[in-house]
Amino acid sequence: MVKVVSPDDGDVFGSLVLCGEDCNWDPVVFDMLIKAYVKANMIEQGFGTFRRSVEVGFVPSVVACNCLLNGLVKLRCVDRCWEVYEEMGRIGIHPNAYTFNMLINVLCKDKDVDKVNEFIEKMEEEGFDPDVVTYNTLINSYCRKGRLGDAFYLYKIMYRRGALPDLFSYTALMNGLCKEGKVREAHQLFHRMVHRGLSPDTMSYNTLICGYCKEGKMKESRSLLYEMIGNGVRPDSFTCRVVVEGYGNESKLLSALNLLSELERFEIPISPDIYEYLVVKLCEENRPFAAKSLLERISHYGYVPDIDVYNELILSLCKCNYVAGALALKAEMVNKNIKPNIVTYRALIDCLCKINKSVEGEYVMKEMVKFGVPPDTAICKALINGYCKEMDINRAESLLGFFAREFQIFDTESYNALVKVLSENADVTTLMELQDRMQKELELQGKMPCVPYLDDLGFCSI
DNA sequence: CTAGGGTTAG
Repeated sequence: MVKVVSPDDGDVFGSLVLCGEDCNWDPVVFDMLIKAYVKANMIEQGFGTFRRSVEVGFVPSVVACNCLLNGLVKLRCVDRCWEVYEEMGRIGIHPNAYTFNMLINVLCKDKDVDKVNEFIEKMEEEGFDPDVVTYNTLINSYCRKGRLGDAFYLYKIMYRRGALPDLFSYTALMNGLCKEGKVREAHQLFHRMVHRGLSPDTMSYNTLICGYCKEGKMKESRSLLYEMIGNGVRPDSFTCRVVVEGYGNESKLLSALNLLSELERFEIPISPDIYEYLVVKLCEENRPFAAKSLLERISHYGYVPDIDVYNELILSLCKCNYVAGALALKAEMVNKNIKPNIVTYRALIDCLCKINKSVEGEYVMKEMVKFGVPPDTAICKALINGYCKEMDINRAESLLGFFAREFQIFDTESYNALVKVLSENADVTTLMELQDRMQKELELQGKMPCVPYLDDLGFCSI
């Protein structure tokens, strides 16, 4: 398509007016300009063109006004919609059914139902009957507000008014029913719709499938999905997501994976988001290896996990104490130029310390420092507790000093853990010497000395 | 002789 306008254009309107002095032109160009601006998402310029056309004395067509309205609605500029509508009245442009339907849609998004009905009365006075779009807009609005009774009332009078319900009408009503947990009734309505000769499309299938999924009725969802494929209606990304998440909520991840393989056999494209959802979900359900193999499978399609997905995997591997796999993934991240963050390192260090590999934990901590990610209190706790558990009191003490000096981390809990191990394995003198050394460390940092730690341990009676 | 175009959904 040829680009008619772009954001760095100058004064197109002005140029057109100047042009008009030299050659034969039709003011229809202003209509086209308005439409071009709306299409290019330059609504301000579209609005400006509308204004200036009116000033110059040219009356834009109703279709141009509708274009502008449509653009304004999409950007939720409600007030400006009414400005356009008033201006139309002032200069004698007659609104048509499109205009009214768009404005009714604007009113429906508000809470005030009376306003809508008033407006419709006015519209009828001007000689326009509500058409199928009008009814659908109203039905949809009632359904969204949970007013199913009103919605079905309109559905019934549509026949009498000669506006036959279409796919939009049925889909809106089914959606309303599903929201109230009445998915069986929605399905009956679906049957009635088919019986009346309408062919369900992706949207109507999706609505029903979504309703079943929300209620955890995955068998029904699945058979509808097959039904839709059988009828030549292609599932889209919404269908896939809704069904996979439906299985996910029921913790039936294997079923979800099987279904996706089936869909792939039908050459239905699966969005990476859906696979990513499953990878994360498998991690959450403590199945990091399944998650990892899924990740490898989709990597062949060019999917590249981001740091959050990597962290989920690493967290899950660590939670199951598969620290070697977690470290390997961290290395993979670094290779792919994805910088591990505090979450990554916290998980790894925590896990290493838990399985009595605190020396390795400290090594990882040094690496994060080298990469410019400062450790936090949780990492301090993990390492000190780890060393204490492994009875490596000297390393614990020197690390405590390191965290204080380099990162201003003064963690009472870690200190107490150290004191506790010492109290169980050394004499009071050694303990007092430790406290002296730590107090000096704190004074060096300009911190007040300090907290009767020994109290906590029942040594206080000294 | 005529030019181009607008509305509702999960």
